[in-house]
Amino acid sequence: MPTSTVENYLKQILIVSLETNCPEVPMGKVAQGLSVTSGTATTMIKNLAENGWLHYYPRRGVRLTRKGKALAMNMLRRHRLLETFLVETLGLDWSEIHQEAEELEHAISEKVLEKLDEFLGRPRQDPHGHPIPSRGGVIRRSSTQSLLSCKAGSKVTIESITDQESDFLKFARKKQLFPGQVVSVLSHEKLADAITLQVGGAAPFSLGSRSSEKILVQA
Amino acid sequence: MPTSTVENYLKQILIVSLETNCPEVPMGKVAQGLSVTSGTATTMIKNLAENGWLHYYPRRGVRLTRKGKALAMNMLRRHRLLETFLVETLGLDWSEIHQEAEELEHAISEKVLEKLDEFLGRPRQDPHGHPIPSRGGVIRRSSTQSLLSCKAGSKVTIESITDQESDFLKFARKKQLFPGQVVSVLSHEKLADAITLQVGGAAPFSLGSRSSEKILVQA
DNA sequence: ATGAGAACTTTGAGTAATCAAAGTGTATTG
DNA sequence: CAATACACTTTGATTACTCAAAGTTCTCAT
Repeated sequence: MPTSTVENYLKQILIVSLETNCPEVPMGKVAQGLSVTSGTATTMIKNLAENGWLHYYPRRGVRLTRKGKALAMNMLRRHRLLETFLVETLGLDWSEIHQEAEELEHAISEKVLEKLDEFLGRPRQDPHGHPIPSRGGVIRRSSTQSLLSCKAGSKVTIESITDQESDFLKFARKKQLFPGQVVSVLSHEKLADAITLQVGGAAPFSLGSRSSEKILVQA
Repeated sequence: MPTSTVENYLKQILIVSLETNCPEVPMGKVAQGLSVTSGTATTMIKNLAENGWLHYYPRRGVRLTRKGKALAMNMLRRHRLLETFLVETLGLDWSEIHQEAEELEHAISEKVLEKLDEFLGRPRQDPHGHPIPSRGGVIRRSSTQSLLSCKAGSKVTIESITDQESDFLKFARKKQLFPGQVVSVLSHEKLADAITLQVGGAAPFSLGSRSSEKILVQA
């Protein structure tokens, strides 16, 4: 049985490879994403490679094996189902659920997970709009378009918010930026690094590129 | 923050001290209850004592401090609320919930626990009939009378089943032995070490002392 | 009171994960 | 083609557990 550390490493690698759309993940991203030193990551990765979770290409990066990807997908499923439960059933705020799910995902058994999925009505996405992998490890492809890439005058629907930071999520909710919301892009000033939006009838406001990149949309 | 190992040691000590009605718990019970060697228990206990979780009286036993008891009570609360959730909400069988809760109790935060308690309607007891400690660490005193101590001809109500073994619980359910059930004691043969019962209109059957000791009752 | 046995403690060693700091390889840029 | 800077790896030490086996203390029956 993999330890929860193993589970975390594999999940982190999967998340980066989905984000970058590239199966090979550099060591730096691994270490950074898990908040460990690069030396720690190297040691751990060599160990994971020896146990068949991933392929390790020294000084180049890492790539999940089939077995590693299956476990990582399962972790993502656990995480996102738990987040959904925490918001839908227990009524926690979406800004505080990430860390909670981060702990619980290692403790919940396959059996309880299945019951939970059933109880929740087999949701397809979590409260942040991220797709929930199926039991078999299949995941819906996320949008590749973020608010940052939208032209002035366009009208788009928010698919997901790709940030787990409590403060950013609180801000987003206040501005009505959450999955399903329709957003009008009033202006997009490339040089000023800013995009001006309007959601519903609320007052328009601006986002920088850092923030607008975190919001994935569909036309 | 205490590790989950610390939490387990303290909870185990509390459980034994509640069971035996004595605050001082011998090392043997600690080691046995946690399935570790006695040497491991000694080392760990000395460490717990240094950190103020308990008093350690070498070659005599161990006694929780106020701080240690508070944490242990909280663990019992977590465990029992989770068991209730697993049965009431997710519909798992009571014979399989103990191990599940054993894992989850270390991962659930105080905030989620509160929401869960509220969601469940602040239950007073878990599916096995054990009292759930309050947030402040107060617990209802359990019955001290087991089926074993019942005279022939008496009629009693089951309060709780003090065994987490899956097989025993499955058997108990099949025989309709669960909290709230009314049981008639048809005979009690001290020498044969057997007690004969009837539950509802079902056929009478017998239990040995080992088993009947595990069933706490009220007159 | 003594010697056997049970209950407990000590010792030495191992595992999984971590860090800091020193070392190595690679890429780029003048 | 150096020189430098960055990314990565190696090394040595630490923490929190764990076990097996050897050593100690206590209790109780003879």
